[in-house]
Parts: sequence; structure tokens; C-alpha cells
Amino acid sequence: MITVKEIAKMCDVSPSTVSNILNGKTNMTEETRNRVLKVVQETGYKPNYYAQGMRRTNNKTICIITEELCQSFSTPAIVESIMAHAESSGYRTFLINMSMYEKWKKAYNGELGNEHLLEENTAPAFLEAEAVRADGVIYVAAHGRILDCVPNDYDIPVVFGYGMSKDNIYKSVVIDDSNSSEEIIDYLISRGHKKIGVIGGKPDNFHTMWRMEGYKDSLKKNNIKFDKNIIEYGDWERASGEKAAEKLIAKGVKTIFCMNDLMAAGAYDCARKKDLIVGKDISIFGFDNREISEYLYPTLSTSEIMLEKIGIKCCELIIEEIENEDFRNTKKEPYRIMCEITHRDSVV
Amino acid sequence: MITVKEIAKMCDVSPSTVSNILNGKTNMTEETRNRVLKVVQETGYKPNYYAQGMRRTNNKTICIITEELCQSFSTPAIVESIMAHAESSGYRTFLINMSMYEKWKKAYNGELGNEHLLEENTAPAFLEAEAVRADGVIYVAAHGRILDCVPNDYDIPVVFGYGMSKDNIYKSVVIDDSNSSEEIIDYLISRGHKKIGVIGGKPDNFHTMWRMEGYKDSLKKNNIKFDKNIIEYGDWERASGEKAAEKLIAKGVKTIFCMNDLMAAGAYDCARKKDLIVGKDISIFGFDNREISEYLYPTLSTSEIMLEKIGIKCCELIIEEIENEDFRNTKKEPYRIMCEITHRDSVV
DNA sequence: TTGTAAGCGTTATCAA
DNA sequence: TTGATAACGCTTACAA
Repeated sequence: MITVKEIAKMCDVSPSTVSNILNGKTNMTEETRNRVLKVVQETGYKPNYYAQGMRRTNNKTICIITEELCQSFSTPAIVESIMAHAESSGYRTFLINMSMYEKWKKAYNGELGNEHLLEENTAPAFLEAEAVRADGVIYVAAHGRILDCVPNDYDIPVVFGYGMSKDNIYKSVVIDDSNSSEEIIDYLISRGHKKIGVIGGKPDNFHTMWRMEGYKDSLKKNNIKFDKNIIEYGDWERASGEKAAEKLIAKGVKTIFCMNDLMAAGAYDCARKKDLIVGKDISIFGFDNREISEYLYPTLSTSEIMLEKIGIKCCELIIEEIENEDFRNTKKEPYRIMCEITHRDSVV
Repeated sequence: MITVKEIAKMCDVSPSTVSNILNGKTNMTEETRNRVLKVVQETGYKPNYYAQGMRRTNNKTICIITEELCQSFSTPAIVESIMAHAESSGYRTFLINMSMYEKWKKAYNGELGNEHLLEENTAPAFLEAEAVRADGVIYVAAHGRILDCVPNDYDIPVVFGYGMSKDNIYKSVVIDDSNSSEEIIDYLISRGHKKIGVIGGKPDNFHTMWRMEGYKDSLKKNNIKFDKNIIEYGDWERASGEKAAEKLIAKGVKTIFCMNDLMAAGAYDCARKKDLIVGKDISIFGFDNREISEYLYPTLSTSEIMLEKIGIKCCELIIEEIENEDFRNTKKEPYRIMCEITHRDSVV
């Protein structure tokens, strides 16, 4: 493997000069710079990653910790986006995947009283990030969740994506649940819908709560009285959507806002069993814009989570914290990214 | 950060002894070993990744190069599987994602005469793997494809996942297209279907070709004459499935084997327009078992690509090559992983 | 069984 | 503007 020393010899300069040139210093003649760069180019020299890591204080490395890579529909796109943005900002990226879903299928939704399992298992991931000399860590949650998992004495900047840190100790980038939800209800009302039933996720989940807020805000704005009888809660899974839809339909509801696409699919199941045609006899609106929403029949109108934007924002925030000491002290309230409505055929 | 030196001082031994103990050497008293390990435990000492990497010849690092992380439905699961298996085998993992789809939307299917773009852009990824001092590289293709992208003088072992290397220069792990396809047709025939139409992918694609072989094998085995009139080709996308299905149905075909779930969804679209009920008037069988196949109505019978198995096999192969010089010279024919049929409601 | 010392390739410091 | 040199933390001969 070719080294700085060899490059230096070839160019008749010292290793330090080569290093300086490679690192964007400007204290050398244009001529030497060009000479060296040419040789670097020709030889295809690549600095040794490990030697750099050992010597450098600032390592230009962002560590991405994911709870779950493949079982979480949102994670791959966020990760890809972070990686792309990091690369174009001159940062290397290191991915640690905890495979939470595989390991603790029950634990990771956090409602079985074993949330501690999550903390126990994030600890090693954060240590690994230190060992890898990351300048910053982006923690990508599999679900929206409030997290309290960073070691106490952690001195690397951390940003949370999708989930958020407890008590806003760290910055985070999440969905703008409330406004996105409000936008959906505004739209439905604009189409003439008044009695809008809701199938929420788990009732104590913050997505559920915030989206309920948006729902209420829209209702109020449009002078429609809130009716708690047409609010049902599921568990984000398809089957729970079907059950909830049954109850709502029994109450005469003909317009249902489902807090995710999976439960919307469940609502479709219910409609089908009752011989109600979605998009005609009944209107269903989803949330997430997962791939399935285009394969349901009729296609599902829904609101897309802008995963790429979330990734980019995470990346921007962490780089700002890395490169600007002052920035670390700026406010930690979550940054909220609006979802974007996609109109399809499930709404009258 | 705590170092071997400090551990050594604390234990009243030399750094080399600490290092030896940590690396599983056995030339020391049980007593010293325990003393040291205890301190290591207590202090939470972690060896510096970079210092190790610089000294070691064998770095215990596998580099995963992906063409596409989030746009390829197969990649995340394969990557997660590789990572999990690598970790449990004592290997660190380093992910380089090329984001091919984003960068060269047209190029990456390889049929626009710009396959060279792919090579140009894999080169840096392979160089990066060298810079990272990987002991082995697993290249995960976004689509099944024959690849010719490893630099000529590459001396790190490489294994291809999902795609395969040109002329079998490197080992690869792919789907057992032929046998999986044969199994599907056997099943359809066992259900009494005789005139089985096919919607293939692109005609020159090796998946398409191999699956056609399996189709023919099954037909022959079951004494059914091959009829090339009921073979149509699409481009793997939904719309092409609809078009192809139209032609087949016009020819009186009532049983269609689609070479992926997306085109099967297209066949559903066609059936719906013709008021044919899938699973009753017409039978449709898919391939892949993507998430959507459970959300189509009726649910789609299909054959699942065992992504986790592919990942594990890739990992096993690369570790064998890394740890066993001899193994590198063993045969390079692709390892084929059978798909597994999932019965749902789309077949009479 | 344990310790000493050299060296991996880079960057940072300081001197020329 | 350039170069000499030390240092990062670890592993590994080799010496004790």
C-alpha cells in the first residue's frame, strides 16, 4: 500500500508537506501543490484510514446507530439520506445496527415494562461509537419514541432521528405530527366531510397524541364540534385497524382518518366485509405513505413522511454541533418536518 | 480514553501482557490473566479501533458495499443479516452505500448502454474498502445482475450477494431461480392448472431465463407441452404486468405465473378491469413475497426470497475465504438459495 | 512467564 | 514555504 512517505519521496518534498496539501492547508507554492496532487492522482493514493483516525483529533466521522434496519420501514431511507448528505459534506459514516426487533421483539415498542432492555443494549452501541472515534452520533429510532439511552458521561454530540430524547436533552428531528394531521383534516373538511372518525395508534404514544391535537385544531378552526365517540385507538397493526373501523362504521362514520397506512388497510378489510366501497361509500385517509398504499384497492390517499428530509436535517444538525462549539448550546426542542399529502382514490 | 498502558500500570504488568491476554494468547499464569481481565472489566476498557487497525494484518473487518440501500427491497434485510452474522462471528462491519438509484436512475438496470457508469462508480467503493483495511468485501447488488466491477489488482476476498460476478471469478450467493420456479409450477399443476401463462421480467435477464428453465422443467416432468405463445415479458414494473396479463387473458389463459410481485399487482389491475375475480376466475402467482403481496386483494400467493439466508451465506463464505487460504481456491459457482412458497388467496 | 522496544501511517508542533 | 521529529495506541518480535 502506498503511503505519504512514498508520495513525498516521489515529489521530492517531506511527508508533512504532502499531508498539509492533502488536508487543505495553503502554506505552500502553487507549484508544489500541483506537483504533489498530480502524483497523488496518478498513484491513486488513499490515506490510511486507521492512521488518520489515530492521529486526528477531528476524525470527520459520523456514527449512525439504528435500532432496526430492515423491519422498520422508515430506517433505510433515513440512513441512506444521512450517508449521502454526510459524504457530500466530507464526513465518513459508520453504521451500528442494534437489530432490536430481532433481539427483543416484545421490548422495543416500549410498553411491556421492559424498556430497560433497550437502554441496556444501546449502551454498547454508544461505547462503540466512542471506540470508533466518531465526532458525532445520529441515533435513528425504529419508531417514534422518547428515548433516554445516552450514557451520562457521553461527550460526543448526539442527534436523534425519528425518535426524540427525554426532556429534550439532545436535539432531534421528528415528524410535524400536529400540523400534518391538521392539514389532512383541513383537506377532508374542504371536501365536505364533517363527521370524521379517527383510528389512532396506541393512546399513550406521542404521535397519537400530537396527531389528535392537529385533528382537534382543524375541527375547531372549522367550527366542528369534537366528538370523542368517534375516536378509536389501535396498536398500529392492520388487524387493530379493522376492529376500530368496525366500531366507527357501526356509529355511522363514513370518513376515517387512520394514523398509519397499515391500520388503513385494516379499515379497507372491514369495509370489504361490509360491502362498502372505499372511495365511494366510505372515505379512508392514511398516514406514512408506505409502499402498500399504492397497492391497496382503491389506492390510499395518505400523507408521506419525508424520510429523506429527516435524514438531511439530522446530518445538518450533527455537523453544526461538531463544527461549532456554540451551536451545541442552542435549543434542543425537536425539529419538526412536515409530511406531504398524496392524493389517491380512497377519499370521496 | 483509557489505554493498554494504563491498564498495564494498574495491574503491574507490561502492556504486551495486557495485549496478549486481550488477544487470547495463553502464555501467562491464570492469576495475571484474571487480575488483568478484572481491571479491564471494571474500567470498561475498549481497545482503540484505529490503533488496532494500523497494527493488525487481520483486521476482523468485513466491508459491505451496497448498490442501493433504500430503493432496493432486498438490500436492507440482506445487510442486516450480514451484520448480525458478522458480529456473532467476531467481525466488525463497515457499510459503503453507493446510492446508485439516486445517482443514475436509468443506468443501473444495465440496459441503456451505460453499464459502464456502474463500474466507474464501484471502483471508488472498492478502493474505500481497501483504505478501511477490510479483510473481505461483500458486494450486495440491488438487482440480480452479472457484475464485472472489481478492480483488477484487488487482493481482498470478495463475495457477491444477490448479483453475481462475471465468469464466476468471485463467489456469489443468489436465488435458486430455476428450482424455485419449478416448485411453483409443480404446485400449480398439482392444483389442476395446465395452461399456465408466464409474465417474465426482461427477456435477457438471468432471473428471467433461469425461471423459464424451471418452468419448462416442470412442464416436461408433468407431460405438458411448452407453448411459447403464452409467455410474455415485462420490465419488472407493475404497468408492464398489466399489459402482459391483457395479452395472456386474450389468449384464454386463466393461470399466470408472474416473475415478481409488482407485475403480479399489474395482473390484478388487468383482472379487475375485466371484472375477473382473482383466486376464482383467474389464478395469479407472484415471486419475491414483498410486503405488498399481503395487501393486494385477494392476498397474493408467492414465493419468498430468503434474504436472511442469503446474508448469512455471504458472510460464511467471506469468513471462510478470509480465514482459510485454501478456501479461496474452491469453486466459484454461485450458491443458490431456494425460495419458499407462501400460500395465500390468489390461486384457485 | 513477562518485559522491552520497534514500528504501523498519519498529523501536529516547532524549527529552519 | 518547507522539513524534522514526536506522538497517537496498539501488536509483535525478541530478549530476559
